[in-house]
Amino acid sequence: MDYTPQELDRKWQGRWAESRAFETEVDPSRPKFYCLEMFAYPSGHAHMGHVRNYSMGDVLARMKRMRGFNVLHPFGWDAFGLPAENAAIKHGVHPETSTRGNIAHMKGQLQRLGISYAWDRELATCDAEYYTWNQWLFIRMFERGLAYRRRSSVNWCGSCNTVLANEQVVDGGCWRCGTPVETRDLEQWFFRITAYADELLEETRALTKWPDKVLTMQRNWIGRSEGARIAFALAHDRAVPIDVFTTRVDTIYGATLVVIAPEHPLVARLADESPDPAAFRAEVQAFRLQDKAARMSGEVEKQGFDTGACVVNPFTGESIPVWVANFVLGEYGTGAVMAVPAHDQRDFEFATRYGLPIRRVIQPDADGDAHVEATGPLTEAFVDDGVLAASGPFTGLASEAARAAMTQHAATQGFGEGTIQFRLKDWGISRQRYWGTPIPMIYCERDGIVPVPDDQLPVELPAVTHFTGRGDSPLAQLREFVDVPCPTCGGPARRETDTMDTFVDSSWYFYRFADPRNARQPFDPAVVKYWLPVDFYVGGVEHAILHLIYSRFFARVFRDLGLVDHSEPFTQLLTQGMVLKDGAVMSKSKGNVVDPDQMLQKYGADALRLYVLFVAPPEGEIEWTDTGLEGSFRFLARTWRFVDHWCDRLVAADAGAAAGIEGLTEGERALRRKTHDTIRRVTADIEQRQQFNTAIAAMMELVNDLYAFGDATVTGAPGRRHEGALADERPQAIAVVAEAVDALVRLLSPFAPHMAEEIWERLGHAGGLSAATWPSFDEAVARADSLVIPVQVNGKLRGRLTVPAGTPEAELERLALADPAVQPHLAGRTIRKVVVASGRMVSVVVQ
RNA sequence: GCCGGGGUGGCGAAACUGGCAGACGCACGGGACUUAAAAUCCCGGGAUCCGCAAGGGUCGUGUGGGUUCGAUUCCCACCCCCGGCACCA
Repeated sequence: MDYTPQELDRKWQGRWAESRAFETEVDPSRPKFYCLEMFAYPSGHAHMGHVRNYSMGDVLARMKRMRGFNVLHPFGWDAFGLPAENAAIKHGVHPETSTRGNIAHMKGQLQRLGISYAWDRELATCDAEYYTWNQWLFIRMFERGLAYRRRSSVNWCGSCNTVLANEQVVDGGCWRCGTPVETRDLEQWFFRITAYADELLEETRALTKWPDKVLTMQRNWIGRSEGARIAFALAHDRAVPIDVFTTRVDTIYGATLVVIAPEHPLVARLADESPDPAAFRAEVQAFRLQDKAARMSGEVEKQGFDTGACVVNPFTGESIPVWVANFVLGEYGTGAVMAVPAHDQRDFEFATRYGLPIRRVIQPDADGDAHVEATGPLTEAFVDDGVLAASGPFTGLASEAARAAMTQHAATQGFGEGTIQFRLKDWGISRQRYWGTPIPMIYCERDGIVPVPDDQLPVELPAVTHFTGRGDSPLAQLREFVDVPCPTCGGPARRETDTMDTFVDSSWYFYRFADPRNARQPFDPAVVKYWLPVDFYVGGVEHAILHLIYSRFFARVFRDLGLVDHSEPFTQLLTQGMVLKDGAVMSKSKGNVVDPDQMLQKYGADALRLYVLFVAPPEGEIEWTDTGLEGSFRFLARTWRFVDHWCDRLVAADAGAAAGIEGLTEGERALRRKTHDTIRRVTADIEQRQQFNTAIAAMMELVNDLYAFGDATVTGAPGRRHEGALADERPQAIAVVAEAVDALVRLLSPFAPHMAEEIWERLGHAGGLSAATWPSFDEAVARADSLVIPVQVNGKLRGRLTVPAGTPEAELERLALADPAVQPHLAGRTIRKVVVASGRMVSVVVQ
C-alpha cells in the first residue's frame, strides 16, 4: 500500500473532528497541562512562522496527552486591529466582513495542518461576548485607580487629523501622507502598569523556565534606577521648585545649570516671563517638531537655550541658570535634570558647545583610573565614582557614602528624598480608531467621568459603513453613539469615542480559554484555578516585551481583584525563531513567500510539520529549502514502507513479547537496545529540552537500524531485502521488530500524527493514538552490554578496546597497555601516569 | 556604548556532566535494480600528506594565550555576526 499523505490527512482530520478528540473538561482526578501557542492576528493567510509555532505546541500537547495529562490546547483570534480598518478605508470592505472571512480561511489552513486544538473553545476578540469583559475589567481598573485619564503628548499628523502610533511614524512623517509628525497633547486613557513596576521586575527571577534573553529584555524595559529627587527653587519665586531626578546626587556641587525638557510644565510660564516670549516659544516648538525617535535615540545634536531664569542649588545656595534643551526627555523622571558637565558625558558635550562652566567635584580614588589627571582641562566627563572634592561638608566622602549622606541631608532639610525611577511608563491605551473595544466611559457636565453601568455592558461597536480615515475616531462622528444620558443624573452626556489598544485584548485571552462561554463573568475562578497558569507557551520573540509584560500585569490585576491566585500566567516560555527564505523574512514585497497550502498539497501535513521542526532547534531561525522538506517526506515514506512490508506479521505479533524472549541474537539485542534508547532520547528531547530536531534525528536512526536489521535477518543479502526469504524469519526477530515499530509509531505520533494514526490502525489497534500511552523504556535494555573504550597516549587517540560493560578500571588499564595498536606508542618510553575514566576513556601519559 | 545569544564539513546541524568532533538530514559521488530513467535499496565522504593497497602520519570546532592526562565544552584577551536596549539624568 502506498503512502498517500493527502488522503490520510483528510481521513484523520475528519475522524478527530467527529470524535471531538481534543475537546476537554475540568477533571480534578488527572494532572492538567495547559499548552498554548500565541493566538493569531487574522491577516488572511497562515505563513510558515505559524506552521512552525503551532507544530511545536502540538508536539507538546499530543505527547502530554499520551503521558496521561488532561491537556488544554485551545486556539483563537486576535481579531481587532488597524490593518482591517485600513483595508476598509482603502477598499471599502467593512472590518467585520474581512476579519470574519480571514478567520474562516485561516482556520481551514490550521485544520489542514492537523493541530490538535480544542476548537469548541475558539474565540475572537472582536466578539462582543469577549470584548464586553475588556470593558468590565476596564471599569474595575478605573474603580481602583488603575485606569485613569490624563493629557499626554502623542504623535499627531496635521493632515490626516489623527493620532499615530509610534510604529506608524516613518522617518518622522506620517506613514500615509508623509506630513511631518508633531507631538500634541491629548487626553488619553492610561493603565497604571507602573504601580506594578517593582513587582514585575523583581519577579522575573521566578521565571526560571523563560529564556534569559526575554527576561533581560523585560528588565531593561522596566529599567529601575535608584537616585534622588531634589528641588531647585526658582530664584525669583522661591515657592516654585524645579524637581530634578539624579542618580548622582554626589556630584551636585558640580551642577552648573538645570536643564528642562521642552515639554516641561514650567516652560509656558518661563516663556511668558522672558523678554521675548514669541522667540522663546518658537525655539521650544522647534524642538518639539524634531523627530521624536531621533531625539530619543540621541541622533539629533544637543541644542538648548537659556531661559533667563535661575534656580537655587539647595546644597550650595548658589544661583544657576535654567536652560531648555532637546536632550532632556519630558517623559522620564521629572523632565528636568541638574547638569554636571564634569561628571556626565551629555552635560559635558552640552556645556562645551555653549561655553558653560565645568566644575570638578569628584576625584578618582586611589584604586581608580590612575591615568585620569586630577587637574587640568577635561576632554571628556569623568563618570566613575570617586572621592568628593569641593563639596562643602561632604568633601572627602566616597561617592557611594556621599549619595547616602546627601540624600539624607536633602530629606532632613525638606528639599528632596531618595527615590526609585522606572523607565517603564504607564500604558496609554486610547486609540482614535473604530476597530477595537469601545472604552466604556461617559462624560457628563455635571457628574464628570462616569463608567457605563455593568448591566449596560457591552458597549457594542455600532455599525459604521463609511471609513474615510480622516477626522477623529469614526465613532465620534456618530451622533446616536455619542449622545447618551448620564447614568448618574440622566442628563445629557457623551460617550468616550476612543477604542482600546488591541494589546488589551491579548493580555488575558488565555484565561478566557479556560471558560470561553461564560456569560456572567470573564471566567469562573474555580475553572481558571484548575487550568492556569499556562504550562507551556510558544510564540515569537517579537512579543518578548509588549504582550508578555502586559499579560504579567493583567495577571496581577486579576489577582488583586481576587479572581486568580497566581501572579505569573506563563510557567514556561519558548520563543521560536523566524522562518527565512533566501536569508530574509518571507514577505510579499520580497516575493519569497512559501505558501503552506501548496506544501500541504504536495507533501502532506506530516512532512511539513516534521520539516519545520527538524531543520534547526526551535529558538533558532530556519532557512526554508524545498529539498529539506523533501527529505522529511522521504523519511516518512521510508518509515511507511518498512511498516507496510512487515505489517501482516506485526499485526499477529505481541509488541510486549520481546521483553520476555530468551535466546536473542546479538543483532536482535542491538535492535532492542536501540529501541529503548530511542524512547529515552525522544522523551527527554521533547519534555525536558524541547529539542525537536534531535528527537527526530533519533527516530531516523531507529528507522535506519530497522532497515539494517531487515537486511540481516530477512534476506541476509544487502540490496535485495524485500524479496522472498521470509522463511528465514525467526519469531524472535519479529518480536523485536514489533517492539521497535510499536515504540516508533507512538514516538512519531506528536510529529506526524496522520501517518502515525494510520499505521496504528493498520497494526490492529482501535481507539486512536490520542488514547494510546507514551512508551516507556527499560534502562537495563537501553544500556549497552559491551562498550568501545578509546585509548589515548599523550592526548592522541591510538587504539580502541571492546570490553563488556562494567569492566573494572584496573582491567581496562591492563588491556589498554597491552593493546597492539597502543603498544608501539609506548615502546621505549616511561609511563608516567594512566587515567581511566570508567566506561569512557583510558588516557596514558608517557615520556 | 550596555545587555543577551552565536561563530563547528559544500549546506542545516549534533556532541546532554571536560572524555572517540561532525550523529541526523540536505546536496554530491559510486553501486544494485531497470531496456532506460525516475523512485527505491546499499556504500562513500573534514582537510592534507605518505602508500598500488590494506593502512598510517599531521592538522582541524572564529583568533591568540591559559588550565588539564584530555577542551567545541572551563578561564583570560581579541575579532566577527545576529538580536535587544540606548541622550533614561
